[in-house]
Amino acid sequence: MPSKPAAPITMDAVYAAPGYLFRRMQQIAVSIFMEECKAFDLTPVQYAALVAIHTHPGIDATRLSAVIAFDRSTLGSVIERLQAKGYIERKPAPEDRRIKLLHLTKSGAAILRDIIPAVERAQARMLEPLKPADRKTLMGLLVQLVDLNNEASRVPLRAEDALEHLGKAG
Amino acid sequence: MPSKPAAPITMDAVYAAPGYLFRRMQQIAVSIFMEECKAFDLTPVQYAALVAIHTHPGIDATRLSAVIAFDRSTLGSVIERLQAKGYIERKPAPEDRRIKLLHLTKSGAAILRDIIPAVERAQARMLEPLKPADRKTLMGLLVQLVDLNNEASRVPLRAEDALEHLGKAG
DNA sequence: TGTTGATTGACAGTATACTGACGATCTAGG
DNA sequence: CCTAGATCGTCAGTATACTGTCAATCAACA
Repeated sequence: MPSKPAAPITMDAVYAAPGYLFRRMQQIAVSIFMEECKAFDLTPVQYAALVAIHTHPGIDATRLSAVIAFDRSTLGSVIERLQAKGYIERKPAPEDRRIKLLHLTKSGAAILRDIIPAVERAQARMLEPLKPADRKTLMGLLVQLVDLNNEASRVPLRAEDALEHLGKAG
Repeated sequence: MPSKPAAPITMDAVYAAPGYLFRRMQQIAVSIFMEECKAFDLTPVQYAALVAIHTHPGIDATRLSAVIAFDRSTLGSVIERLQAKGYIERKPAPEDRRIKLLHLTKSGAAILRDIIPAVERAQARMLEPLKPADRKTLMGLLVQLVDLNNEASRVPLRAEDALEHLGKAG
């Protein structure tokens, strides 16, 4: 079979490209999140970090980055901002002077509890234009795709491994 | 009906949230794009801008931002970098001294032609883990969702309107 | 014609993201 | 004990993104 002839260069090809659609959908998702949560002054990234610290109290920054699949470099400034807002604390670990353990403050636990309804509204709004059955289909396929492509990103998600340092049954 | 009891705060709720999945998939998509295209030193955004300038020669920056749904502020630096690499030219418009018209250089047209196979490989790799039928389903739903949520982002896509200034039939 | 209002490109400020590197520190092996 | 390698937080550099603002310019209307 001869090689395919080169397709003409059109914007429609861009609009239909997976990469373009993922970028666009991410922009929209962030925009909706910020709108629903503007009373709390928390970004999606900061929210995810708070949830992870709540779920894994005493986690260190490197393991946190694995749990939420954020870059270690990026996470540094996210943690700084959360600390500046008084939502988390960093304490040096006595048994390893390299790491700092992360904990929610009372203020952090409170805002996390209070923001949840707004976050749920935001998540619902992102999918609202689709029929309920289509929402399930889309989410199912996305979960699959993200999982199967996990290793393709710089910081693959390591949800389970990250717990080992806490001495829980691994 | 009484209000639903508050769900426990878990990472699984984050992992299943649309916003989280869109962010994750975007990270993965950019990573795959950069890997396939690293010989060309072009980002996904820069690639989309080149395609749009190729498709709409003589477009100005504001209209370009509408055609690819990028923020006007962000686009300024993207254009600067493309110009610094010698891929585009900016010429002042004689009939409106506010705007600068964008054109591909020969070098820009050449790299656009050459990079396309790599871009297509990247787009294919993003969906590769899914079965062919599921790829179509996912893309179909995403196209719908992005279109129906178009107004939710700061810079809604205006593919058609943006052509009017060129004197083509609107 | 003269002023109001809109548009354009640009800028400052903030927040993700990634690459690559660094010193401090810990761990393992000899 | 002591060094080689790994890991931790951090930093510099680059690139998207968004908010808000500004001067220059244009368009439309009184």
